[in-house]
Amino acid sequence: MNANLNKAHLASAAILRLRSLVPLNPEDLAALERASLERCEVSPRCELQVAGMRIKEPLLLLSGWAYHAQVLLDGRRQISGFLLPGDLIGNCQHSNPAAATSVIALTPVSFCRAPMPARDHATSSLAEAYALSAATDMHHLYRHITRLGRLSAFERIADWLLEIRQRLQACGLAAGTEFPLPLTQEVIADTLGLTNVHVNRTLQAMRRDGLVEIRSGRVKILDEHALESLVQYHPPTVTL
Amino acid sequence: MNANLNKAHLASAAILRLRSLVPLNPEDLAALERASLERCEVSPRCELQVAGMRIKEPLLLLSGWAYHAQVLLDGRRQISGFLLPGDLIGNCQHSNPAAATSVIALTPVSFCRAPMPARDHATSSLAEAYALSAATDMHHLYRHITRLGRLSAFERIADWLLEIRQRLQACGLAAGTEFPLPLTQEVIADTLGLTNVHVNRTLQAMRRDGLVEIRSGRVKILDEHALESLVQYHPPTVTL
DNA sequence: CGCGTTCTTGACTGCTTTCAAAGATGGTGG
DNA sequence: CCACCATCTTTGAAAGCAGTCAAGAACGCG
Repeated sequence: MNANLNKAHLASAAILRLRSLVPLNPEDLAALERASLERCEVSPRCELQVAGMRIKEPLLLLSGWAYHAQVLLDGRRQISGFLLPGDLIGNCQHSNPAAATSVIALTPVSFCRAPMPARDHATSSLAEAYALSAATDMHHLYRHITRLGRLSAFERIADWLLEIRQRLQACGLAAGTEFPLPLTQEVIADTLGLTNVHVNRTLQAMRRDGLVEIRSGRVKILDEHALESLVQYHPPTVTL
Repeated sequence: MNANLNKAHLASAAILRLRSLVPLNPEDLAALERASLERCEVSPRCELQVAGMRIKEPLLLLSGWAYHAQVLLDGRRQISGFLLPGDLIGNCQHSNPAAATSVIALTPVSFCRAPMPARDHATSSLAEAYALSAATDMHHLYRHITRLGRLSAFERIADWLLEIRQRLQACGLAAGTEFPLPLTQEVIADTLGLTNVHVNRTLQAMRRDGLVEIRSGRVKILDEHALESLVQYHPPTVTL
């Protein structure tokens, strides 16, 4: 009993994040709690999803960080996004296509099977949450493409830090302007299409400019406004 | 009647592409033919979807090229992908989230409403096709991220040309090694995170090397093998 | 305390951008 | 049919951002 309560507590970040997408009705909340009791715990470097393999069933990340990665023959690696508590792994509209990327645990990770929404989609808040999660994943992918294609190293890091912070806030893991960032500079480099050396130098520049504090896995945003002003998306212009 | 036959013919590329994803049963084929009769024709630069606006219903591209774009405040533009006949616009698992990108016609484009799959998803080949279309869209996005983050200009263009060619083949618009490419070098640049000047120089290098022929909107792949060998994704290594 | 990983620094190289201007191309109207 | 214009492509020279290579410092863990 005590163990179960503890486990439920560990799932709270994931549930918090899903609830930030859409209010969940009591049945769906209960289904989530139930599913989270049958969790898997894995260590860093464990491959939760293998690129090219068929996706069996969607998983729900309960705690820890993971990332999407593609690796080229010569060893170059691209990390295309991170998975945080409440994110879904292999959340495709059933069918079972081959996974485009590998999903790899970055920290100790716990996950469970994502509970299936009720047959009647209309009344399932869970189906809605999954759909919205997929939609926000798409937003992040598009934003990442713009980041890689059109932003300077400085801008990339700034924009990316803000995205990570916003996502951590959604699952209650960011306290104000401060949040954990359990990544090496090499991982950041492989995410942002840079080298670890250049990430290091750019981070130093950001520190010098008084924009952020970064040390040993923690980040503190000092000048939020300056960071945001570095990258702003154009308000859509109706042309039709 | 003749007009309808002609219209049906124009939809063939889109239908061909959808059938390449999954065999379509007769009812779904009929639904597609029917939907394609009520088409819209728009000119280049027309905005089919506006970033930030809510998506109403999915559309099906019947003919022409369009692209996903994000524009920054200072005018920098990132094209995150192209839409070809048979591609869906706003193909999210219902709900109506805000569009992450604008979708803009590049050539004269015709599209129609994407017919809704039958309620009973299990027997609907259309639902399967849409799901697979969404999955391949995801693949393309991930591949594009890797392209932008980790490939050189030369490799980016090579890899991207091969992707475009493969997609055009799926809708019957590529004849062997040759296919249309109705894009300016500036559009290619905004797609691949380069400048138009550098795209121009890199294309010249590819011509010099005897890899491709590119002129006035047409491409001919001369040395397919060499292009493919430039970029190869790592076969997944099972680590679990 | 020792070792491996990660971070930091320096010097040098080079891919890509920038800026500018000269050709080529294609469509339009006279 | 050709002149004209806008758009697109091509070219050159110079500057800069980011990469590469290498080595030393700091950190964290057992």
